[in-house]
Amino acid sequence: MPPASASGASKRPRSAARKRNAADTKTRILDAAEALFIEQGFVATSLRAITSRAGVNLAAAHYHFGSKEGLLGAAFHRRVEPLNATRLEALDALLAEGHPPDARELMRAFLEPLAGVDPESPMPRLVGRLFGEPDAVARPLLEREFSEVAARFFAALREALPDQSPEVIRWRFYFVVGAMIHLLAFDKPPVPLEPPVDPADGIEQLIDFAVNGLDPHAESVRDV
Amino acid sequence: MPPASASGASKRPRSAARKRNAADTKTRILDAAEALFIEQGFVATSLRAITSRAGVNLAAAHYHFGSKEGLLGAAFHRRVEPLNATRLEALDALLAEGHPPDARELMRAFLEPLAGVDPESPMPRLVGRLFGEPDAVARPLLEREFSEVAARFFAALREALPDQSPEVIRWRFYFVVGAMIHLLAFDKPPVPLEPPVDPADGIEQLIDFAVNGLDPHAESVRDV
DNA sequence: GTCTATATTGGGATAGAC
DNA sequence: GTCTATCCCAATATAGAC
Repeated sequence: MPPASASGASKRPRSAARKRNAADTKTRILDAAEALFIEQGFVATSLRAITSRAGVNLAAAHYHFGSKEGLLGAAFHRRVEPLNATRLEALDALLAEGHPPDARELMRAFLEPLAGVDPESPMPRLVGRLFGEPDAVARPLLEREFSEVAARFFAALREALPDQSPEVIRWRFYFVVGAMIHLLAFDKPPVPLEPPVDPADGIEQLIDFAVNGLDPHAESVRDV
Repeated sequence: MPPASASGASKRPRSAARKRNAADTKTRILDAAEALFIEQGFVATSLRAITSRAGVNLAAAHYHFGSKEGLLGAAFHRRVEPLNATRLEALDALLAEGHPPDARELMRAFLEPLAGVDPESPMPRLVGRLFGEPDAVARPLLEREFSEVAARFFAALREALPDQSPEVIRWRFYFVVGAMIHLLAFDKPPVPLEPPVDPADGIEQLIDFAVNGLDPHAESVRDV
């Protein structure tokens, strides 16, 4: 049984120029898997549906990723790594300014990377989706991909809000994450409200809400 | 094919005292389904696992509920109906006072019923779980069970917060729901934080957070 | 590295005896 | 209303030719 989990080391034979329309098989599988995971969730999506959508053979998925879970891990990591990098970059920039960070700036560093440049980017919804999966599937992945970033932002929030108890900050950061997931998980929110009109506006609205919730006495900047 | 969707009209033959240990078959199936849906989610749970846990025959599930989806609908409705009733009762009581409702009281009416009397109640987590299911499964159910209550609370919030635009209220109520779901969905939150210590405290914390987020200029009552 | 073919398991649903 | 037995299908995964 060949590679099955070599993520970075691409080994396609440049020599013979093994053609494939544009993307190679591995990428085509990742793209299809990502789209279907977003639409239907992980458990509800079959490998057959993925490979058929990718226009590749069923066995190719196993060859490249070893298992369905391996494929999920690879698809997820591909999107989350740049997200984490952007978040930490923004956080480090804030901390480098010397003075204690501002809660609004922290929330912006945490949430704004989700808006991204490309409104068509599937990354946010992929992230949101995973939180709904059965714990056995989601928990190890979420732990692996997010725990470090979460811990660093939590620590920075404690500096930014010295008058709040750590417990309260913990709860409220937790709620911010919940609101974020809810925003990301659905194209059209299922309930209990009709979709707020402009989805691109969601992140900005969430930043406001988060800051108000975390630090109720700060002056509101963007309130209408 | 017999009933399959008669929810209320119980038709067990009282005549011959058809014994079953304590609960009748239908209830046993509902209990088992509920527990497994909470633990694993809907798609990941098989009818066989449900009936085996309930100690009843596989065919009994089909006899009583018609299909796996029918069973989910019944299990969900059994818990949501009392929740909705409690919420609307509290809302009506507030509105009956004559003056415009207060945002904190509204959030309390909306969220406090989730705390319930019984800390072991599976209802909150069942509600939280359903939001993570594939849209095809969850959306019709959520729509059916929650749209009316959501609309009524949204209308009341508009009265309570006349200085906020309806769009902002819509977004923020949406975020409150997201934070609520996140709180309900997990026994132990998966990420990105360790579980805040006392889960019974979660609803109270969420009420504070919600009110601050919705109405940043109101005086904070319970802030530590 | 990609394919065909297949092994193997488990799913939802139903027929029909009791 | 409850059971046994079974149908039928789809799933993950693998073996082995090319």
